[in-house]
Amino acid sequence: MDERYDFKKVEERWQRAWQEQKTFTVGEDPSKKKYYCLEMFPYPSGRIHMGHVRNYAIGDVISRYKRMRGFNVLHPMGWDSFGLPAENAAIKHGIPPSKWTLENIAFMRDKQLNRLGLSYDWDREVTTCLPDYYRWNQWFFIKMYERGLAYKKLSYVNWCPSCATVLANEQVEDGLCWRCGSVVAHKELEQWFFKITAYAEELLACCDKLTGWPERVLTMQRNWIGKSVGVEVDFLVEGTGEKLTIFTTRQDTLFGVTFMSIAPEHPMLEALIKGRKEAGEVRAFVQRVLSEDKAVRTDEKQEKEGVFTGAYAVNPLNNEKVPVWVGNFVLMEYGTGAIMSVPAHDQRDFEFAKKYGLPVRVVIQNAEKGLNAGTMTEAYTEDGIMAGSGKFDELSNANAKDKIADFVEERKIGTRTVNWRLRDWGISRQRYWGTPIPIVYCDTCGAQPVPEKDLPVLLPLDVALTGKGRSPLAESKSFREAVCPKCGGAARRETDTMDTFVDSSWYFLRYCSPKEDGAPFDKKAAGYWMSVDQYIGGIEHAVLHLLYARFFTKVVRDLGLFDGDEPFLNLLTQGMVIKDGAKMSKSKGNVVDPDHILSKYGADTARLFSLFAAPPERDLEWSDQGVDGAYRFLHRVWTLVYKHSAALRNVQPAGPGARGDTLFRKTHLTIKKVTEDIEREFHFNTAISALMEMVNELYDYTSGGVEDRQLPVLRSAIDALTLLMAPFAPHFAEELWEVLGNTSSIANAPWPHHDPEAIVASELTVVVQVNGKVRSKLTLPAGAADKELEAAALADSKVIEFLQGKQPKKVIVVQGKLVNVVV
RNA sequence: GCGAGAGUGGCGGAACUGGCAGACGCGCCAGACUUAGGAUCUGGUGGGUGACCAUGGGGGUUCAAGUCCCCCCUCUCGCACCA
Repeated sequence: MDERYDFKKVEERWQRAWQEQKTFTVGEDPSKKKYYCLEMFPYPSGRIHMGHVRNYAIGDVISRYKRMRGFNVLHPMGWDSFGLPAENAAIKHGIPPSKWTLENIAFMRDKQLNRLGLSYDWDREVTTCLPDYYRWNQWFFIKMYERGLAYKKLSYVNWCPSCATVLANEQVEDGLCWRCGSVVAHKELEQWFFKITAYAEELLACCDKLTGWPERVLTMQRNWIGKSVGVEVDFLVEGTGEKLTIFTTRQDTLFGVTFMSIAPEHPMLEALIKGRKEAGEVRAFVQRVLSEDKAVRTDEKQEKEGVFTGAYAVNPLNNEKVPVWVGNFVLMEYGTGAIMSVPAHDQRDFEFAKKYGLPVRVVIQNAEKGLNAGTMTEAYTEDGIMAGSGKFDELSNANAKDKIADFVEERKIGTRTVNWRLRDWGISRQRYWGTPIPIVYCDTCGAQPVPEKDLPVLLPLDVALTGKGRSPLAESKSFREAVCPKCGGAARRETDTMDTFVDSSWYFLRYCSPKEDGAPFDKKAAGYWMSVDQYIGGIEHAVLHLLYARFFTKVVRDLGLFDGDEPFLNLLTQGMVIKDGAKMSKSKGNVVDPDHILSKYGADTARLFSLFAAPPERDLEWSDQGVDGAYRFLHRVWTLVYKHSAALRNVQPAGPGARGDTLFRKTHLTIKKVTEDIEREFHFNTAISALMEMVNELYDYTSGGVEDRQLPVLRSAIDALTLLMAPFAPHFAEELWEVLGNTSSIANAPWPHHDPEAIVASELTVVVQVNGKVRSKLTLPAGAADKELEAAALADSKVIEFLQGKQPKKVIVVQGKLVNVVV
């Protein structure tokens, strides 16, 4: 035993002990309630950063707390280990991606994460770049292919020139690549897609059931899915007789259509302008718009431009002829690529009409404003009464929406339709370090899925990476050449790999039975552990990973492998770790290295500080001095416990007989407070401050020396303190727990319960106010009645002074707390 | 523009259903022990050196407002030509 707090010795000792004794290894135990606590697994970049430390510290406190509360806790960790950085390292330094990745994993696990004292069941480690994992990506792909949920199509896709690969819509932020920030180009390619849109309705509807998710994440998901309900209406093109179909959510304004606009890519465009004098001008316009970058074109500040095609179409509601324009703001990928334009009731159409001198017609009136098309300065987009709309006049426009939709359907000029902003998930990547897509192409039989028995399609490890040319796999002859599973003839393999977000879309299921080799996971094990009770990670995945994982879970359910609908019941999005008010970054030079903190202060201090400085959902301002404070606190506790450990060793903790003792009361108040702070919103910062208060009180209590009769109360206080600290500073608590004479790990010790009767105060401190201002304080015996409070307050000398002989108008008594005398 | 969240000491942050604003920590000041301390312990610490003013600003409700209501300002994040 060492009386000096040597964190290095303590932490190494307990890390070894947990490992040797397999303290955190778990299995399915139907007799216990399970708790699945999961932190988003990291990409093995080579080093952890403070954001990881914070994320894992939060998850570890929750896991350790739940374990002490008697739950069977699944707390796994793994590696999201396919991805571009490994390939870039290979190109730059000539290290094979697999070597680079596996070495990083070993380093991060053994030298970094293990030093943090995290209570993971390492027997369940999942590494997505290994064949025993990614073969199941391929298996899911084939299952989805069989069900029409994986398909290939030619389309415009997002192309990052710097990463030399296609990106999913979710991976483009403000027109820039989410990973490297390059401007994303538009490219027409044949690509594999997962049909996430087949689940759009359910993904949206289930948002309402995710009550344990932050509202803003749900809002972001709802926005991303973007459901809009409206109608498609056919306008007949004059002359050709072809139908130009538009989508609108504002069918109540159909009578106000004064022109139409179609996307520059619209397939009907050529037919519209053929042989017209406008054709040349239109083609020039289209060419100019299409040559623009997608980011530029969809920028909000982009000037709305258009050109008249020379063609007219007929509004089927009023048989009016309206000109058809091409607009640079009309998107081919949304709706039908053609819109009706109602300048009076749509701001964008209004501005466009003003610019090109097109007419404005009011069809929704506001009684007070008295709208006049000639004098309007902006579109009227609010509700009102229908006007100029034939038999729909005088209806409220909300009402007319339904009526017009009915009318359109009856006349067979259109149908009710739902449009989604959500697009199918493009998963092809022209990169090497990912899961090969299990498809071969045969000249006779076409695209053929690789039979299940031939899985996995192994990623060859001897591919030269140059960073130039085509996808690296396309350069590998041995990989490329294959045999058609159907006819046995020569065929070539698909050389694209899957988006790495596929890997992270089901890893939480794999943790349930990571060694299962006949299926992606064991159904029974998943039935026991799933869903994840608490998921913790950064907000940056609010749409990406979290949406894909929800989609995959629903697919897995429909494959009959899992009985739930949603993967994550509760989601905690932790804030960033910042320094000097900014996110830590190399360029700003404000990065704090976890290794340095661990060497100087130890894991328990690092954990304690990061949990104490801010509540988990908020940003955490890193403070070196704050770390000192956490370190000091541990020293204070250590010194205190050691000072009394010999005297306390054979003392039994106090029981109900000690009710009334101030320290006993503080002990139980602290148990209550810490427990509630963890249970309610995981507010560890206030839980730790309660522990600090208790330690301060312990110092007071023991400052004059401790008599023998005080030992039981002191013992119960120190026992409780150690237990309450265990989730936050686990090594530290283990060591003190042993010093106090315990022989089994504190990790499995039961969490203390507070004694409700022990926290009842023997005296009340009553605040006395005169006219709402605090003027005095009274100490009265507990349980004093309202009448007694009032009498005592009125008899108080300060109150009498303030009353100056006047009679109180009213006296308000808040039971056991406060008296307010109103004059 | 729309949506969400937030504005409290020198700083990070407390204050659960309206009831002592500033818990706890950092920093700072003073003292003790010390040859010495950037170690440790003890005390103090919103402003103004009286009864007053203070939770972004302005109104309101109430005996009582950081907390509830109305108006406004600022910041952060997300979405944003979606028809």
